[in-house]
Amino acid sequence: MRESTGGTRERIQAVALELFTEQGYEATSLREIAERLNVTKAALYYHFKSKDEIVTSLVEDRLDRMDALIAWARTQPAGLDTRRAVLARYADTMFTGAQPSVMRFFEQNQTVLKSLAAGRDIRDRMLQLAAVLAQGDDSPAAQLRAALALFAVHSSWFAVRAPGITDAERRRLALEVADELLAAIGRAPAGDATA
Amino acid sequence: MRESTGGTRERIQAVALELFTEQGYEATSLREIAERLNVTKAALYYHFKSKDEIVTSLVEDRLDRMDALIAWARTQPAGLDTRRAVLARYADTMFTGAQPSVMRFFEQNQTVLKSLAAGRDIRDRMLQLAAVLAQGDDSPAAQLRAALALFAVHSSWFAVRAPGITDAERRRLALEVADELLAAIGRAPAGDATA
DNA sequence: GTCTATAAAGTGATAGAC
DNA sequence: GTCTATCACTTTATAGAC
Repeated sequence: MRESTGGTRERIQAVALELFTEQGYEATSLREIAERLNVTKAALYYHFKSKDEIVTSLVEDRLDRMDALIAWARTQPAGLDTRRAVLARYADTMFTGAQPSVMRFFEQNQTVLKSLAAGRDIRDRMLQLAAVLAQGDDSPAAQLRAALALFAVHSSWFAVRAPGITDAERRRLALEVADELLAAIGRAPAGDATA
Repeated sequence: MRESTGGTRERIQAVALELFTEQGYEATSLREIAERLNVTKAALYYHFKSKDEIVTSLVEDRLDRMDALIAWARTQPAGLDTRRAVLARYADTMFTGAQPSVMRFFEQNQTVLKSLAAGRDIRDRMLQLAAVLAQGDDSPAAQLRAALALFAVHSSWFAVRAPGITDAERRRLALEVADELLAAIGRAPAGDATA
């Protein structure tokens, strides 16, 4: 169902994703996307009925994967083993196909998370994931550690500068560092708890 | 030198910072800023010669503080105590006056870090700070931990949802969680190192 | 499925009056 | 120090030919 026209729709998605990430969603015009593809703006409107529908189309896959992961996580018992498994699976989806590009787009366009429905959907799933990771410990420290663990997976893409490092090594590195954070969830904090 | 006109310049800065953070830099027009202040666009151009000069003016203070911190850090011996002290001082500047608002603006407008000179300056200082935090350990894991420690300070502003939590408590929480990351820098990683 | 042409509105920025 | 008026340009989006 996706190859009927020679893949023009997919080429639009690829170019849009790249430009949105590099320059920002608002700063990228449809004219610019069309020029890169050597088509006119009107051709874009045949494939997508608006600019933000391009984003919506980009997000569908990712949303399904996150929903599946959240649903699975909720069937598991709360505990360190589950937290580890959830984050490992999250890292798997983040290092698969076009997924990392889509998430990098959102990292670079945080305001889109508020202004577009597709952005709000992704934001909602990230919050649910963080909540599931902190399951059984509702302290502020646990919330922070859960958020940082997720961020470890994301930031391994850009925070680590090592020549010739592979995706698999980035993934393992992120999980290794995140593991210390996950292990600390559920333990009593050193000082007096805030909540 | 900043109060000659009744503070119109400062009011512009405050409104611009708020709108840029909420909606994004590109998505916020000068008309919108002017309307909120009940002045015309032309009045804005009396105080700032362009849109991005508003951002530049916002950033000056922050840049000075970061430069001072980086310079100080470089006079200190590499080690855990220094890492702790650097991050604690960083947190101090982040919880002072308008600083957190300025950094929230950049978090929400990552693409500005690439497109505007002021953004590139801030980005550069963040990278220098991360490097200084990882001093003495150039492993990929150390880079990731240093980045996460800085992010812990930033994210304590939005990742932690606790009713009535104070700034001082957020600061302490961030440093507590970050401390585990800083302590792990300089230690040999569990698996084989990538670099 | 892609084109030309254009509408309708908004944008950053400037000139010059007061 | 703020105004009115305007310039030159870009934007998203649509109508209709091919």
